Amino acid sequence: MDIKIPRATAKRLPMYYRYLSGLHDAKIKRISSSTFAEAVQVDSATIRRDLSYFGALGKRGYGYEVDNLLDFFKKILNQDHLTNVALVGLGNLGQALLHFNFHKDSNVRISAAFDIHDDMINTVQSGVPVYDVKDLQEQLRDQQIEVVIFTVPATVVQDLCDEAVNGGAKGIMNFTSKRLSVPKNVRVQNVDLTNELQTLIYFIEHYEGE
Amino acid sequence: MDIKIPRATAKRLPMYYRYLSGLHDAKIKRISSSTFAEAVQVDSATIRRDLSYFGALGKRGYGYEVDNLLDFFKKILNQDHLTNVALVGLGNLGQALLHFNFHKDSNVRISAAFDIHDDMINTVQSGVPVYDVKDLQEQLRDQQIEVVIFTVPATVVQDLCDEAVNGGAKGIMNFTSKRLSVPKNVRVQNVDLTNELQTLIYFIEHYEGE
DNA sequence: TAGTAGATGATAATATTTTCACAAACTTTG
DNA sequence: CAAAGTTTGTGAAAATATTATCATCTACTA
Repeated sequence: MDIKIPRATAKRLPMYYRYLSGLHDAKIKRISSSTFAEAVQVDSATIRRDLSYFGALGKRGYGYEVDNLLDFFKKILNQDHLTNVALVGLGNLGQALLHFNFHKDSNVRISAAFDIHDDMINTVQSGVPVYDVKDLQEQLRDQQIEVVIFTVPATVVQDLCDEAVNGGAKGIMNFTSKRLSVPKNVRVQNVDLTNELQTLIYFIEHYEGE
Repeated sequence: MDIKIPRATAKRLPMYYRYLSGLHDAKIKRISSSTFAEAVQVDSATIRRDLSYFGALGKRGYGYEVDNLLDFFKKILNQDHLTNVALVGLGNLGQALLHFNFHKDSNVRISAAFDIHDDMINTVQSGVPVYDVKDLQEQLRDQQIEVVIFTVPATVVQDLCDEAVNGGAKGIMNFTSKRLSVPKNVRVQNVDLTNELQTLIYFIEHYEGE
């Protein structure tokens, strides 16, 4: 279970997991890499290679047993237990993420929110308690939350990130355009919507038809 | 200007552009690849390589002229003119994107929104007119909008996508977990928040300290 | 004006990722 | 039960991407 798999593979795992969940719900029992490939739009050889990093999960001449695979992925992706996540910044995007039901198709939920505005602090929004952002470090530590989502202005995100790290954060999801500096043992995932949109537009203009 | 650059490079361009804008605003006139590297957290050799695909933009022994580079990137990234974008689906995430000021650091703006609910249709939300989603194809064609953002339920996104493509869409930003089927000349950018979060958690658990 | 520090651009080396293609292993069918 | 038909797992090749190195050029100093 501690095999070092390529990063590119790791990034595809959640997609595989979700597709398998769908198959499971549809009571489909087996799946071949080629059918799989079509659904998730990844080459079938890539899928087979990805899966093979974890051992021989399929049967030749048959395919993959959906439930087997799913159970396996559940463990790999930590979906066999609940992961609590904190959300910092309840602006528009923060609010939207609060409503966004991560828990619907993953075993992740936002269990604490933080904001700077008095009218928010100590209320409960969408079932999630809102704390003063001043108490970020302390609350993360107390509640043993290791994953933090930042939807705050870019100007303050580095300071808050530092506090989160002091509070024990190991993973940061950063919606600002500022690149964060963190210790080596902390992982940052950047989600920059403006960048994504610009990249899309760039590809439209320069890679027509590929 | 029609040079074929690697995809990996293309994905970094918006980040470079944004950083350069910041330098420009701070009235900084020159920048070296090593300083650049530190700010955007990309190896300096990679930055030099990326930039050199477009020709010799820097001066040896000196660095890069910020304003030069910025002008260059403006053209490359289509930031020298406004790009109008449509937003389909005004749920929580859609509303948040409507408020999200893409235009603040890019020359992109949402100029039309679409929803299925009567109480939304024909209103103006955050300065953007809201149309009936039934008229998606027609409106895209009339308004010559080529980029569409989908924040709708996964169950309906493929149908809407087909209509958008019929309406002339060339780029799709897809916030659902469904992988879209589109003609080869249409580009899809998937932004799957649940996946990103799961990937982050996976890396925390399995790649500690790298 | 000569010497030096500092920086690019280009090339080479390395690393990572994807794809091809096929033997081996399994299922299904008659 | 044997033959036919599938589909995996994987070695090898190809394609992409990153990093290292260095000759060469610029700016600056004295």
